[in-house]
Amino acid sequence: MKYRPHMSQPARSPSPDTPEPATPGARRAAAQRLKMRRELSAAAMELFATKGYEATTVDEIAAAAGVARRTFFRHFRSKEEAIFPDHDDTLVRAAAVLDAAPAHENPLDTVCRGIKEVMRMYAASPAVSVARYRLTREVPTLREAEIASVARYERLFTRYLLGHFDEGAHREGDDDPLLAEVAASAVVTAHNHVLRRWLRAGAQGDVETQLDHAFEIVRETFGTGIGAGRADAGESAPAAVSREGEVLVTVARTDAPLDEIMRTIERALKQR
Amino acid sequence: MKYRPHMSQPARSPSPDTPEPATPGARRAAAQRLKMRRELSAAAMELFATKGYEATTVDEIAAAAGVARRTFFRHFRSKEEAIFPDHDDTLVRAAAVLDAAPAHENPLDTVCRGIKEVMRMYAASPAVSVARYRLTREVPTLREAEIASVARYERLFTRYLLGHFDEGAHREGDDDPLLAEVAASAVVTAHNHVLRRWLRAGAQGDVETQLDHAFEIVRETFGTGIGAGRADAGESAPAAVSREGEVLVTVARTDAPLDEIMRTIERALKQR
DNA sequence: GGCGCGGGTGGCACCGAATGCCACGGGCCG
DNA sequence: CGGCCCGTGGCATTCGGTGCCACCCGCGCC
Repeated sequence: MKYRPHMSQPARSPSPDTPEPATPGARRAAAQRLKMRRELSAAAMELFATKGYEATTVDEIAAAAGVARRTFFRHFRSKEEAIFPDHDDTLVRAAAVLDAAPAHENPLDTVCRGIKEVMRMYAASPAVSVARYRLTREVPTLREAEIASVARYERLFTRYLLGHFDEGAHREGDDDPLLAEVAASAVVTAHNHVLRRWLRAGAQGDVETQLDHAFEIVRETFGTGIGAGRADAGESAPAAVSREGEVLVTVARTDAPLDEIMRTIERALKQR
Repeated sequence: MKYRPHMSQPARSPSPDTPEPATPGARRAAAQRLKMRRELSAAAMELFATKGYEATTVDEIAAAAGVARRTFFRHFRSKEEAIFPDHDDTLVRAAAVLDAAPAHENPLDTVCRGIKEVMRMYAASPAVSVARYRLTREVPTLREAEIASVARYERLFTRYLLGHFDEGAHREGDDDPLLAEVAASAVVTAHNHVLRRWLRAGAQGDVETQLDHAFEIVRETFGTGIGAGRADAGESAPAAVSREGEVLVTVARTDAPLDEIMRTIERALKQR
């Protein structure tokens, strides 16, 4: 009855749909487009950092980049997106990582490698990431936008885990969907934790190593339906701690494949 | 330089700051306010369900509720908030649950009770929840808004867990912040999973029981003490194995010969 | 060369969400 | 009864976002 938005033109704001343009002349066009995105994003970050997010209008961003307001919205779906220009790209790259994963790999390891792709995107330009982090901490709108982005990764991983969980052995109670979701959220949460800590510290140090350590802890509490960890002898410790006179505690589902249980236990034991 | 939004009046759109108004005459005012919120929210839901979210203007919602457009924004910070009128309230109630938790209670159990408060809010009006669910599935804006709300609960729980994790025993490596975050996200994710499943099924059946079951699974993999007390690894035996329902619990001393531990476990597993 | 064609651009108009401001009106208290 | 508080209505304004049209530039084709 009213206007019925046609959503005609953009929706290609994200990464190029075809990873290989193949068209001879159209490649420069894509490069030009990317360059424009970078310039607009840089101008936006600059303005946001100096005079604040809300106080900065799209007009000013466009003017700073030397283009018209209308052009800005041809490259970004919204004002927020100028701060996260790479999330869409990274999402498809993460999906590609999952897609190209070797069949024998533990699905949990696969999604860990997937989110590491995200971490690499942040680590690729530490200065920008730190500035962006400062912004997202202050402006609620941006915080929610980032949360939404992270949720997209999480859903991707959840779907993947659900499709690669123990193809053969299905329980009747079937808590697999729950476990997939929880595992995906654990991996993503670990990533977020390490990332934020790294950003708060000014983006110094080796994030990837820290991330791997976090994954180690997550893996210790989750395995594919198996949780194995080291815990103190007498007391209730939140799984995965080591100390003298230590004891290995294993919690395993009896219906999980036997050899996988044994492998998990063996790995945990040999780790010291 | 521009307008510098004063953010003067609302920000009390959420629940009443004072749980006890105490003022004799001001109580009816709060009740009136609540009633208005309900009416506006109902009108909004009705319109959203019939003609869609984007196609519905705030003017129409206000008109349907018999008030002016300006009044709508006195009760809701935004158009989206009309769909989630109870989240702010529920957040403070969840915080109250954490606050009033007995000191001896397992923090993980406490946050489980906290999020159960959220579940109860959904369960209180199943029909509305289902309609809202349908909307959030379709409209990206609303989906992101809901994700943001959920993130607020998660942060609340993370902070709580961080403050109540094993006050005494702190490891030097100190992965507690990570574990707190992961645990909180696990609890919230479990809640989301059960909730969505329940809503997809048309809000039939006992959600709370399903939620408890999901908590059970989360507790099994997370622990805060993985049933280490039940089976003891004394000097005589290299490993003690006990099976509880679907789960195998093993406690083994790491200084015992590896193959002997493995043999003990294998024997116990095959004994099925 | 002229010509059409496709894609990026500028500019304009417009809708609608959101906020500030002021004036009205109805309860409540002194 | 006259003040006060507060919710409300209505108006004006800013600004994000979109549709539409005209323009221009590079390319291939007749």
